[in-house]
Amino acid sequence: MKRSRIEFVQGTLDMLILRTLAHGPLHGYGIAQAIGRTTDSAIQVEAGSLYPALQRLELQGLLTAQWEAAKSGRRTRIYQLTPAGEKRLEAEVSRWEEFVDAVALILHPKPVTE
Amino acid sequence: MKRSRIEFVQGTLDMLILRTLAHGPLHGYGIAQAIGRTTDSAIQVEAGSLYPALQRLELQGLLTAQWEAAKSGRRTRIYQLTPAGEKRLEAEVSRWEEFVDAVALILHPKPVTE
DNA sequence: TCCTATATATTGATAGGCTATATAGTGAGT
DNA sequence: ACTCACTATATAGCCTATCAATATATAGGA
Repeated sequence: MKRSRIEFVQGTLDMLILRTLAHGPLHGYGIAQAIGRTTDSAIQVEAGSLYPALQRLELQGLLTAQWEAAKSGRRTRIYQLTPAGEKRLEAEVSRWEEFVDAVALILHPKPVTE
Repeated sequence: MKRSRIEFVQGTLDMLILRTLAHGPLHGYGIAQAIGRTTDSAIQVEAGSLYPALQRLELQGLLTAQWEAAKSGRRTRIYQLTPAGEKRLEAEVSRWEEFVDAVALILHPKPVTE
């Protein structure tokens, strides 16, 4: 993920990948493209972040992977969300929303002393 | 910051500190307390994250610090936002809002295929 | 042929946050 | 007097995620 220094992203990548796979099985490169497309390039997943993340998630049993002998000889590794992955996604989204709300409380304080 | 594994927080801490100081000068411990109080403990800044962050920010000229001989002999280091700090805060908030919006696009896709 | 895009993967560097630890003063409770 | 909890600052060392750079390989267009 490029975009300015580094920052934010941290910790959200897994959630973004999981969420993207919730639409259906997809290969790594396609996931990165989907995220870029959906966010109008606001979030761009770098290969060096993507593949380690996919391995990480697979190791945790949150998604399964299998090589697909693509029509033209080009190999692709298709990832698919597992039930555990769906559950985790749900939990991550909850935590994310809570965090965003908490940050909003600091950025935009309620009336009173302001 | 505790809260589950590690995650989110990353990259937002500086912004949260800067924003908290926008209300007026404050000492480190007070900043952590303010963040905890404001977010109803959803975000808790750990000392091991706080002080390095303050040094980081001071080094970047985003805030100034000075020891205060507190009334009871207890020493406190009062931090104050610099103009550069205010400017940076503004920029960080913009980037944050953009990022949150981008994530929202992924989490809650527009009609069509969903 | 060269360039771009697709597609996967690893290495090594960087950085930020966490735990644990240390110090020290204060005030309340026992 | 002793302990505990809270205030207050600070550092060392660990962990881990992201990134840049690099490598490999195929396909299609100029």
